[in-house]
Amino acid sequence: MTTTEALPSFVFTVKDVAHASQVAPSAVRFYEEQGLIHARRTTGNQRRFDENAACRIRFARLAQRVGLTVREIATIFEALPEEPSAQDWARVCDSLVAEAEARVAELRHDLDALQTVTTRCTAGIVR
Amino acid sequence: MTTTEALPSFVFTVKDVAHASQVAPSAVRFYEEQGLIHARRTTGNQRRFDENAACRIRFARLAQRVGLTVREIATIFEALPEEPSAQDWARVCDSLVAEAEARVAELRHDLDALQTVTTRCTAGIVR
DNA sequence: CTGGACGTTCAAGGACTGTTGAAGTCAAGA
DNA sequence: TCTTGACTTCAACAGTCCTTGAACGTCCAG
Repeated sequence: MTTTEALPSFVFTVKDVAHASQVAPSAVRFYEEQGLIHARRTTGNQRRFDENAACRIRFARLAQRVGLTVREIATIFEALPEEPSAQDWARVCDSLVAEAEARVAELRHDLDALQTVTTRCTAGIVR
Repeated sequence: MTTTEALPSFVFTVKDVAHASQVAPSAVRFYEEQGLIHARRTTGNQRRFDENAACRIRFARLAQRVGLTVREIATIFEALPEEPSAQDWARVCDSLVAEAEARVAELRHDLDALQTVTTRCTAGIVR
């Protein structure tokens, strides 16, 4: 049987995470600085991440593509416990999709308004 | 009958457009610089916009909210004729919504991948 | 214990999206 | 005519999101 042992957890270097999440090492440091991911330090002051770091970064890059800022994403992550379960992640993902869909819905609504308020979008500049 | 007269068209100042599109005058100038909107000049070298300018800006701000850059938006506008009809605008709006939805779909897909590739998003850092 | 790969911090720079301020131009009314 | 307000350009700055480089410390395999 594979015993559910306590993982060493914080074992990944900046480079590991960079590689796993497809970003530059500089970006990994930047994201830590911004509070998007968290690291512990070795006695020699080097960063060590757990596997969630890469996951967060991948997630973050996706979120950025639909218009969220790093800070907004960091806020979303605050809802995650230290060792998130699959369900925790699922919830976060759902909320991101929901947010993205809300934005699209708003977009659609506003575009409609833009077209119907005044025909042919002659936006009625009042001078 | 209301005769379909040729509009003077380029009669709105930076301030008019700024007010109509809810952005700062500096932003209007910036958008012109970026090719998002076009102006003619008076003999005194002042910008004069037509009613499409405000419309484009409103549209652009919406597009930005779902992750498009000014340049991407400018590219979208290149598909518009000088005097776009309601249908021209409708097409552009549709393509924007389509683009936004595509991004959300991609987001959803990638998030799914993120969760299923490896359970609980333990992103399988390979070291 | 040493060499080389990898890590650290800090400062600077760069693309993007604007804003602000200085200095000058133009049009129109008192 | 002179003043006032709105316009012009240009340069500098700001916030976000990083990248690059210098100078220096750490880790580990041989």
